[in-house]
Amino acid sequence: MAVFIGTFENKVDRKGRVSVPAPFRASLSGLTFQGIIAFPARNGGAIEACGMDLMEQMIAEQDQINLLSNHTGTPTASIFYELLQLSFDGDGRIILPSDLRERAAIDGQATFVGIGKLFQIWSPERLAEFRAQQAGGR
Amino acid sequence: MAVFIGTFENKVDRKGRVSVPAPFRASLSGLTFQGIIAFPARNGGAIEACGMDLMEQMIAEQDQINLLSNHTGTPTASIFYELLQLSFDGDGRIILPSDLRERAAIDGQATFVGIGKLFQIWSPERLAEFRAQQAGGR
DNA sequence: AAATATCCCATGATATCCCATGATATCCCA
DNA sequence: TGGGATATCATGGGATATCATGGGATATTT
Repeated sequence: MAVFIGTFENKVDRKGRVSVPAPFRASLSGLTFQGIIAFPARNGGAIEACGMDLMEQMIAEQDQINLLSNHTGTPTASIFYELLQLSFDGDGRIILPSDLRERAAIDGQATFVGIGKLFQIWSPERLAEFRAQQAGGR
Repeated sequence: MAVFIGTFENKVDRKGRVSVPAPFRASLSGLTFQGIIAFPARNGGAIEACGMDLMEQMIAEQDQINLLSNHTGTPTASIFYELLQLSFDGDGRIILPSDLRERAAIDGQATFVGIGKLFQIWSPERLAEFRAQQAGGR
């Protein structure tokens, strides 16, 4: 399982590209899909992301799909409606779609924070606010 | 197993053609049948679809006994009556039959949503309603 | 013959690929 | 341990390929 640790601030260029930090890419290097799965963070205005390995695990745990026996319930996880599959280019960059950037208020710079099985992508300002708030509430 | 992730909105032209998103086609590229199996979604007014690989798996897991015993109390395989095999044209498009389009209220635009082993095809408006309802009911 | 489906090609927008650059980190050897 | 050589990394930009889309021409069906 890919593990992400550390904080890195990278630039978002005018094509919307950002380099995924090399240590994160190294964690993902064994996977067949070279890229990340991104989605709006569950709390706070960041983007969260993981590798295909974690996603495949979630899909495997998805309710057994058997159309032939049961036609009623699909308690499909609502997270699926927000997922984005972002491939690395030859230089380890991804393109952050503009809507995701807007939601996360990312413009110019993006801060990657590893949080174990996932990592987050923040606007540096928002991350600072979030951290200040965290510290105050402690 | 083909996996579908991400949301894509494409246009339905006046011939009823829609491009299946390239990432979805890539997931299906290894299969002998180049196209999708579509059927009315089990919940809500969308279309659901998958690749032939999942369909074959579901058929393999079908309860043998049901086939051999009587036809009376088995609503199991009723989905078979609704399955549609839709081939890609040379440019990766499918034709959505008009009755399926009507049932899903798709007209002009179609939103593809990957939900792991399957994907859904929505009228953008209906999807928005569905999502709002999901969010509100939480 | 009419309606429909299939095939083929054109087009603009966008993403991808490829290469160049400078900065930093790492390595290697005296 | 110092300090130059080398590799890695983030970044920028131009060239190329891919994708979604439209429409005409041909085939198929009834």
